[in-house]
Amino acid sequence: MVKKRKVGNLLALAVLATVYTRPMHRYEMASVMRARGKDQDMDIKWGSLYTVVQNMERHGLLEAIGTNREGARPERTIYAITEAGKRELVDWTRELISAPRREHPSFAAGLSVLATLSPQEAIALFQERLGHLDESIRAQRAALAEVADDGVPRLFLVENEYGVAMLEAEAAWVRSLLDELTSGTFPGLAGWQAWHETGAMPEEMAEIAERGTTPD
Amino acid sequence: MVKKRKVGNLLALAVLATVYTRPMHRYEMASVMRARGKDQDMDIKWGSLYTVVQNMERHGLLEAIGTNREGARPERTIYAITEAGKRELVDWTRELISAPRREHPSFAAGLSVLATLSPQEAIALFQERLGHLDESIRAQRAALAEVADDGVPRLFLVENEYGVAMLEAEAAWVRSLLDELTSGTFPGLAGWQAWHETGAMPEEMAEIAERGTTPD
DNA sequence: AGTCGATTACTCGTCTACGAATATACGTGT
DNA sequence: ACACGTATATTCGTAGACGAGTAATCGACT
Repeated sequence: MVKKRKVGNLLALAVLATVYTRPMHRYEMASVMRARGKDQDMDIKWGSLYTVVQNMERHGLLEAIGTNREGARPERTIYAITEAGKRELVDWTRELISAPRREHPSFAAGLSVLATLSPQEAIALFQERLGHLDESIRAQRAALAEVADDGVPRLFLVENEYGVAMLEAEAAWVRSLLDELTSGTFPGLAGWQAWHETGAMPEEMAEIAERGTTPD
Repeated sequence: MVKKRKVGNLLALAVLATVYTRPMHRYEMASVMRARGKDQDMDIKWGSLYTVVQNMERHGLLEAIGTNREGARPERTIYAITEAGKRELVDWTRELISAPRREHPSFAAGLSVLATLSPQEAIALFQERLGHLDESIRAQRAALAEVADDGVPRLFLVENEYGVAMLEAEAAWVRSLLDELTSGTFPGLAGWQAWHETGAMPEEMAEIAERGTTPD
């Protein structure tokens, strides 16, 4: 299904895109990515960059086109993208855009064990999350507006727009769940509550807990 | 900031939640998780489960409370959750719910190199994605309705509801981007187009490409 | 002219995740 | 009673991710 990439780390994708414009050495790649705010989109792991570039060379996506020694600095290998590398970049992009991958955000993992907490505590924590989300949205919107003002075309900002849209959607979802919890309209709330007060799981749940929750 | 967990793999969280109800051996944990559809939420990596449980024992979150030999089967170690394990479960859940973690979905990575493709191709691929998304939404909604019918309380389904909500939000976002692209109202579309036909990057972009796109 | 801290640039070793292989038992049709 | 597929249960090797460490240069201030 999902063709296995020779180099699977998404950092490699960023490298391909970066080296596409002109050959450069490894540290420069990192600098350029950082300058572009790529480090925000995907935080660059230093250790990984060097391993990844090495693997990319091994698989023929990059080639060393010589070294550049400057002053007494250690010599730096300059890498260029190969034809295979260009093909990989395009092909990989196609795959990422066309096929949604089942990813597992940590929030979902947290929700799946929500019953661990009391309803009161859950409410408080959701409120806290909402605060963080709103702040993030504000900050990212502002940053987006600023660079757009600087004349950066939308084409290079779609991923940020996507990020904001997802944050907004999450905030909206949390808000609506909170409404149900605080107004008491969330079904089974009383049972959940009682369970945490008395330690007795309501029988409608006990039975469920023993079999499985989501079949299929 | 984000306290480093002794065992960071989210699979460990699922294990804690599973062993919480009663002690069991490793293969059983996997079976129970699978029965609960946890394998959908977070696909279980066989190799990981054994390493993770071992690490959890090493860090005192689980303890071996004996072995159970049945027939000629290899002997199986039974693990129980410890007090520290219970504390970890609650504390970890708190963290996951209260603090949004910057995660980096692969779609965002794809979007960040969208310019690699021609606008026509991008449109086609977005349409393909939309098809997959709509199908996923349909399927998950159906599965959700079915288990809800079976009497599984909402409390145990919030993470699925969240998943559907996020899929819907993504679909909506893609749809609106597609509208702009197909109707031609997406700013800079002509330049993007020309660039891919002639190979000449419009100067408003060339300059940008050399500096960085997203400062902040 | 010496020191301090920041930046540049890279290496190394550890730890983890996970695929794939393995091996035995069980059930079921012939 | 045996052959074969499926479920049970686990081990192991390896590739990859990443933190932390190293070392040189540069600029600024003293």
